[in-house]
Amino acid sequence: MSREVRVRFAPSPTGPLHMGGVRTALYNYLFARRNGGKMILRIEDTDSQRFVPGAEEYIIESLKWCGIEIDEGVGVGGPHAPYRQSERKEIYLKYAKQLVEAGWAYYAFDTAEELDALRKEAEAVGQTFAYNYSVREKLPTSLSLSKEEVEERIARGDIWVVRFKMPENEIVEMDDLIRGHVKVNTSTLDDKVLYKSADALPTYHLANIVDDHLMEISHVIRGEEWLPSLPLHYLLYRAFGWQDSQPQFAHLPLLLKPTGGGKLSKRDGDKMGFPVFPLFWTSPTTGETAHGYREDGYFAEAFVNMLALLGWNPGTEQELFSMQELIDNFSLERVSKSGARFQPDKAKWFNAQYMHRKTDEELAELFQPILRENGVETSDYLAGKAAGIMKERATFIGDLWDLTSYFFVAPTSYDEKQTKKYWKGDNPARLKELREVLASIDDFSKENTEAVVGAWIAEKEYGMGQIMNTLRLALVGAGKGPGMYDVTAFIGKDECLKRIDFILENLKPIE
RNA sequence: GGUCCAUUCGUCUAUCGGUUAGGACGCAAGAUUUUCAUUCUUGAAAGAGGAGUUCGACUCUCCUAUGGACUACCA
Repeated sequence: MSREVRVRFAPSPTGPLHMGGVRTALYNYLFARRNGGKMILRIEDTDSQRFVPGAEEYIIESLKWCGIEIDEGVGVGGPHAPYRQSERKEIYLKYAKQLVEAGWAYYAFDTAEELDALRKEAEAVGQTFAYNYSVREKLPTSLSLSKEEVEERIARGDIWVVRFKMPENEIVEMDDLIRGHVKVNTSTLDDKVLYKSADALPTYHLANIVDDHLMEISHVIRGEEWLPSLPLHYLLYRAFGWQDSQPQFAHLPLLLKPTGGGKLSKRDGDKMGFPVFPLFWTSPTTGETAHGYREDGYFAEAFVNMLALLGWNPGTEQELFSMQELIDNFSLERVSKSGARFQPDKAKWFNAQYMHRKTDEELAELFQPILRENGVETSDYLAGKAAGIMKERATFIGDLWDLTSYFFVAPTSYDEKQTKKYWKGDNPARLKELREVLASIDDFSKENTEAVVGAWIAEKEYGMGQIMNTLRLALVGAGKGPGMYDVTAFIGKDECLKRIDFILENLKPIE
C-alpha cells in the first residue's frame, strides 16, 4: 500500500512563468490527476531581493488559462496553509537550529565580501574555492570558535548564516523516477547555506525540504537543474530523520533553444518571433514586455498539447490529446531523459489542428470580436459559417479576417494580378451574361446555383476557368477564397448582382 | 576547471537483444482543383566514434567525443 499522491508546483515569483515552468506544472498536474492525488501550489518567495510584483498573479492566471487546476495552495488555501513561504518564515529557524544541535549544521559568520575575496584569491592561483570540510574549521564558524564567542556574536547582532555540514567522502545513493540510480561522493559537494539571519529567511534548500515534509509531498517533480542538489536534499531528509517519508524524485529534461545551444530563454523568442511565456507580460520595473501564447492567438488546449509532448509521449502514434486524455495516458516512465528542443513550427501546427476541429459555434464566439473590430455587425450564425468554411486554411483565429472579409464586405479595389489575367477580352461581356443567368435563379443555394451556372457554361461552351475566375474577381476582388458557389450562397443573390454591377461600372478592362 | 546528466532522420520521438529502424513537424515532388489554400500520394532524411558481452546489439558494459545542467547568504 502506498500513501496518497501529493505533488507540488513551487515557482519563485521572480518574473513571468516560462513555458518550461508551465510544462513542469503540467506534468505535476497530470501525475496528480492520473493517480488520484492532489496538486499543490506553493510560492517560494524566500529571496526578498528578486521578488517581482505581479509575478504571483501571473503564475496563477497562467495555470488557470492552461486548465491546470490547483487543489491546495496559494489562492485556494488548504490544510497546510499558508502556502507562501514568506508567510511561513517563523517555522524555518526552528528547523535550522535543530540541525545545528544535531551536529548536521553550524553557524558561519563570514560576510559576503570576505567570501568574495576568498573566491578571487583561489581563482588567482587557478583553483576553485569551495566552502566545505577543508575550510569550515579555519573560517569563523561555530566549528572553529568557542561556544561563548558564538553566543556572544549572535547576541551582539552579528550577521550569521547556518550552513549544512556536508560529510566528507561519503557516497550518497539516490533514485530518480526518470534517471534511475545516481551516486555522488559528498566530498565534491559544499556546505550550502540553509538559513540567513540578515533577512530571517531560509534558502531554497531548507524551505523546500521542510515544506515538502510538512505538506506531506509524495513526489517531487521538478526541472533537471535541481539534480545537482539532490544529494543535499537526501542528506537533509536523513539529518531530520525524515527519510522514511521522503518523497520520490523525478527530474525533468530541460527545454532547449530551437537552434544553437543552451536552454530556452526569453531572448530566443524575441529573436525568432515566438512566445516563451504563456501570457503577455509587462515588467513592472523596466516596462519591458514579452509576448504570450494566449495573446498571440494560441488555443490553451493546443499549447498544453504541444507542451505535453515535448519530452513525453504515450508510446502510440496519437498526437492530439485533450487534457483528460493526457491524464489517462500520463506516466513518468515515459518522460524522456534528454533535453527537448522547442520547435515553433510544431506549436503552430498543433494550433491549426485545434482550429480545424472547432465547431462553427465555437468559431463564431472567437471570431465575432474581430469582425466587430473591422466594423462588421453580423449574426453568430453567419460569423460561424464563414469561419467554418475557411478554418482549414487558418492557423490562428486572427487569420480568419483576411480569409473571410469578402463574405462581409464588397471589394472596392481589385487584385492587380487577377485583374490583368481575367478582366480582359470577352470576360467582362461574359460576366454581364452571367449576371442575367444569376438574376434568373430563385433558389440561390450552393447546389442549385452550381447546377444552373454549370449547365449554362456547358451550353455556351465557355471556358470554366475564365468564367469562374472573372466572377471571383467581381465577388472577392482577388484570386483567393473558397469555391465560388460557397461565396454566392453566402452573400446571396442581391449582393452578388450588386458586386457584379459595381465592377462592370467601375473597373476598366485591360486592353 | 570540477561534479552530475544526456546522445536514433534537420527537429520532436517509437523501438525495452533478432524490425525493410516506425510516426509527426519541416522540406521536395506528384495528384486533385474555377483561384488561393486545403487534402491525398510519394520521396529524401537517423542509431556520435571505438572497444567489449552475446549466436546476434540502436537496445547491456566500459572508454572517448559532443551537448546540457549545476558549481551564490537565487530559486
